[in-house]
Amino acid sequence: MRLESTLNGNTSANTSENARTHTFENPHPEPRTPTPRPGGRSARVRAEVVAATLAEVAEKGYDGLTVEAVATRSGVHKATLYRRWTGVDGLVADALTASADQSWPLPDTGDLREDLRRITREVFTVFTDPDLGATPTALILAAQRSDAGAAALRAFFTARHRQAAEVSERAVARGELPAGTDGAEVVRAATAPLYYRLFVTGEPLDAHTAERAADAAALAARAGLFTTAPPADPAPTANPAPTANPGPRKAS
Amino acid sequence: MRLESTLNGNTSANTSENARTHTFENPHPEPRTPTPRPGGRSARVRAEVVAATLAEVAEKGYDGLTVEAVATRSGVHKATLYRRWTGVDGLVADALTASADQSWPLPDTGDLREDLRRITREVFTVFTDPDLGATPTALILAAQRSDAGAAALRAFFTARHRQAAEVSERAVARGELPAGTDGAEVVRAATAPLYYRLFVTGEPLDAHTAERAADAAALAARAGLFTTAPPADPAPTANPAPTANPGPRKAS
DNA sequence: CTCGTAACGCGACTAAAGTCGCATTACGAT
DNA sequence: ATCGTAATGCGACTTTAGTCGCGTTACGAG
Repeated sequence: MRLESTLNGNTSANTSENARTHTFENPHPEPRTPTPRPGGRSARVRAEVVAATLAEVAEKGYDGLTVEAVATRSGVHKATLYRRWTGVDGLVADALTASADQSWPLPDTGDLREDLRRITREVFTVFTDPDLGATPTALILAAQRSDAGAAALRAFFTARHRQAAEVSERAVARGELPAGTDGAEVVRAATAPLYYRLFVTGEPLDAHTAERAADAAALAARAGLFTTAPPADPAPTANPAPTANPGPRKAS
Repeated sequence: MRLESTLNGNTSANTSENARTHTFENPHPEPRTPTPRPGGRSARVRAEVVAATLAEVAEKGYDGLTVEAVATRSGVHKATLYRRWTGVDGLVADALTASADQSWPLPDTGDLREDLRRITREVFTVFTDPDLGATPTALILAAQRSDAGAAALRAFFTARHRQAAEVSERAVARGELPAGTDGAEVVRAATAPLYYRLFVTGEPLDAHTAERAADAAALAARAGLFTTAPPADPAPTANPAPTANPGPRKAS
C-alpha cells in the first residue's frame, strides 16, 4: 500500500490521494504513518508546476487553464498533477499560496488619506494594466471556483488586510484616528469599491473612483466608524421593513 | 442549409450557430435572412431551461452545474442546449438575464442613512441565508466565469444601481445631499464592502459590517464626495511613489 | 389552411478531462 | 553507503463534455 504524504502548502491537493488510499480494501491495514519527502525532486516539481500555472494563467486566462497545458509547460507528468493537486483548482490554490509569501512595501506618507490613496491607486494601476493585471485577475477568478481556491484567497486577503492595517495604526499613533480603530477594516473600506467593480459588477473603474474610495474610507475612519466598539445607534429593530436587494433573485 | 435565428435575450447563445454556418463551405451562398420563431415551442423551451438552470444552480452550486443535468431536468435535449446556449456559460447568462426583469421595492424612510442601511441589510440577509442566498450566489459566481456571463452581470448591476440611485435623488430633493450627487455611486459605496467579502475575499460578513458600510456611504455622500464634479484636490502627481498592492502578485 | 424552414430530438461520434496499474527514480532515516 | 518506500513517469483506459448528420416537429408568413 502506497501512501502519498502531505507536502508543504498542499494539504488540500492531497485529498484525493488520501481518498484513494482509503478506498483500497486491505484486510491488514498498515498503521504506520509515511514520512514525507518534501525536499529535492518534490520541491523542484512544485516550483516548476507553480511557475507553469502562473504562466499559463497569465497567457490564457483562468478559463483557458488546463492540467494538460501545465503538465506540458512544466515537464511534470499530468498523472502527478492530478495526484498531488487534484486538478486545475488545486493548481490555482497552490499558485495563490505561493504568491502570498511575497513581501510588499506599505506607503507611509504621514497622512492617512494619502496612504489610502496610494494603496487604491496601486490596486487600480495593477488591475487595469493588461500586463500587470492579467495574472492576479486570473488567479482571483480561478480561486473563486473551488473551496480550496476560495480558502487560499481568504487566507491571502486576510493576511494582506492585517498587514495593511499598519497605515491606520500609524494614524492612530499620530492622533489622526481614534484609538481602537480596526485598521484592517479601514483598508477593506478603501479597496472594496475597486474590487467590487473589477470582480463583481464588472463595471469600469477609473482613477477618480479609486481616489474617492480612499477618501471615503479616510473620512469614515476619522469619524470613528471603524472603532471596534459597536455603533452608538440602537440595534436594528426586530421587525425589518421590506427592503431593496440589488442582487439577483431566483426567478419565480 | 439550416440557419438558427437570433432569439430574444439569447444573442450570445447563438454565436456558435452563426459560426457553424460560416464554416460551411457553400459555393452558392443564400443571402436570405431567416425569420426568427421565438414563440410557441421555443419560448416554452427557454422557460423550461431557465427554470432548470436555476434549480440546478441552487441545488448543486455553480461548480456542479452541467449541461447534461439541465437537459435531464428540463426535458430539453442537450444538443439543443449546446446549439442555442453554447454551454453552461450561456445557460447562466440567460438565467441571470431572466432574473434581471424582476421588480423590487426601494426603501423610502425619509432618511438616507436609514435607506442605505435597509439596502445593505437586505443584501446581508439574502446572501447569508442558505436558502435565500444559494441561487443568487451561485449565479454571480457562475456569471463571472465567462464573457457572456460577465456582460449579463454588468448589465444587471448597472441597472440595479441606477434604480437604487433613487434613494439619493430623494435625499437631494430633501436637501440632505448636495445637488449633483451621483446616486448610483452612493449605492455602490454602501454595498461594495459586502460584496467584497462575499465574492472576493471570502471573509465573514456580519450585520454590523453591513450597517457600517451604509453609514460610511451616507457620511461620504453628505460630505459631497459623490458629487459628479471632480474632487477639489489637485490631480495625482506625475511621479507616483512605490505603493502597496493588496492583490496577488506574479511569483518571480 | 398551406408551406417553407426554424428549431428541435436523437444516436453515434469526437475531444478533452481524469484515472489506473505498473515500473522507475530518488528522498530521508539509519 | 544501504534500504524502504514516497513520489514520479508512463501508456492505456474510462468518464464527461461537446459535436455532427439526419429526420421530425412546429412556427409564422401568406
